[in-house]
Amino acid sequence: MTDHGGDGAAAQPTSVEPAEAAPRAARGTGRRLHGAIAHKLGTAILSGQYQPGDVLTGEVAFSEALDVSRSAYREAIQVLSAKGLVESRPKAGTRVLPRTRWNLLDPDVLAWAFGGSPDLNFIRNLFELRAIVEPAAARLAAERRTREDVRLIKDALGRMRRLTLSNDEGRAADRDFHTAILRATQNDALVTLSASIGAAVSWTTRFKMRARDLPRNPVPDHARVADAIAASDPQAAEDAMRQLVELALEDTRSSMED
Amino acid sequence: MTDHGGDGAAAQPTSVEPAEAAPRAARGTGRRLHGAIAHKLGTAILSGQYQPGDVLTGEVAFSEALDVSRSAYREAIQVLSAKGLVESRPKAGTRVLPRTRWNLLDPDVLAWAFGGSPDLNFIRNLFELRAIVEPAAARLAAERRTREDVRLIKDALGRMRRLTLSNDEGRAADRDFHTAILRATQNDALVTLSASIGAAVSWTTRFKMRARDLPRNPVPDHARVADAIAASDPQAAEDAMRQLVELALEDTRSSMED
DNA sequence: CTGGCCGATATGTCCGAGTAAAGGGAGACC
DNA sequence: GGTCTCCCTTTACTCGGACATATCGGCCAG
Repeated sequence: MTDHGGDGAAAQPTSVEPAEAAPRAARGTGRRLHGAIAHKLGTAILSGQYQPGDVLTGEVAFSEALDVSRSAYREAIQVLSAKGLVESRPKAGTRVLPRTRWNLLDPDVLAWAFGGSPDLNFIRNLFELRAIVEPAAARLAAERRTREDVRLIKDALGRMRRLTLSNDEGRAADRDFHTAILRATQNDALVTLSASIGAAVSWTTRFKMRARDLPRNPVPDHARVADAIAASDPQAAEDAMRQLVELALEDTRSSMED
Repeated sequence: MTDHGGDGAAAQPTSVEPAEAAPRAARGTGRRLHGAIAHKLGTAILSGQYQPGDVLTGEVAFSEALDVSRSAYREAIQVLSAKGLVESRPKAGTRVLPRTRWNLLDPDVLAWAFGGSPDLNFIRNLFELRAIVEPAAARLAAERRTREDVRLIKDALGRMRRLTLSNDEGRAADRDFHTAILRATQNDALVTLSASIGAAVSWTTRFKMRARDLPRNPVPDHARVADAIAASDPQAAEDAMRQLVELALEDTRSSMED
């Protein structure tokens, strides 16, 4: 701990690497050092390694254990604190807050939650949110979509047609499809839910793949939604989206039961 | 800028005061110094004082302008960055991100948005979210509520009965009512929306008060929802909540039109 | 036994130096 | 003339260490 910058000290077992073997594409939070620390601690909290009420007391001790400066550690704690995961007070230390205080819909928190082996129950909860929001969003989208919105939706649908849900690009197209619909509602509060909905879409898809080797072709369901929105038919859009979600639930049910 | 700690330098015009005349009760983010800075900058961004794309370049310059150390300023920026408001990169500086990247449902961001004179359109968006989520949540609550949930709901309803929506305590009871229902869904993702829904409830109420001197008595609507949930009747709960939201919309419509 | 004082402790704040990355311009090449 | 590459400057990033402040828990007086 005498040298300054980054290169030395690769021997520390608990050291935090800025890059952290991130595939450059999934650059979530971990590009800078404090981001990497926040990612590490956030994942540890979301995975239950630290439980609500536990104290992370000792800025000095922790920063030394992670082999980073106190500043970097503190900045990471500020990030976690901003997301409602922890709270620090003088003398009392830094404690993990109860789950109800966590901003579970924050994109980073969501990513951390799915970093390890995700909680089945939480995936169910997200799916439930999806089932509530998406049909209503499809209705609003049908009422308000611009020509540009339709283009984005059709574009995502086209990519879904070409690719499949078996690879990452295809799943990204699926997410883009649902995100484009939320955008078309012209409601910023709903757009903010894209990250959460997207996570739900991705993970339910993953479970779907686990359940069936040759899953149902998702394109027709999606096409119906897209057509209804393009035709500015709110009721049809809502119904089509509800059916889409229900089919997804059906395909997923077997592998999501306890 | 020669002295160390807190007491000196009360003459700086742009200085940030840790307490910032906060009524001790509404201790949102501004207890510590970096929290106060984040609050100040966050409010400035949400109010449009800084627009997406604008750069807050110059850690040194900014921290000196606010009369705080660079550490405190940086920690504040980490908070804003964690909420998706800004992004910092070497050489490029710290820029305000496009609105679509903001975590608008984050409790702090929401508070900052309502800190100044809130955007009418955004309130409408939140109300729309409320109209989508709450009826569905009431249905789930009726299916899953525990005895404790019912107690909390009835308790909040009782407080609404005694107090009125004209004072803060009464509005808090209203928020508690809706929060208790979300909790009763046993869905953490929905519970996280409490802050957003609560903000929507508070602000629509405020508009309601502006429109009518003697507003409709809200207790009967709420009581119907509570009874349906207590009776474990999902359909009735959903219908009652939908009616409640529609009545609120009706009462608010006149003062929310352009 | 109750109440307020007081010290130990962990977070909060400040400072200044050194590191690394990225944008933008100068220069070379096509 | 247009485009590409390389380098330099600017800016954020990281570090270490010092001092300030708030809070908890025990101690002492009433």
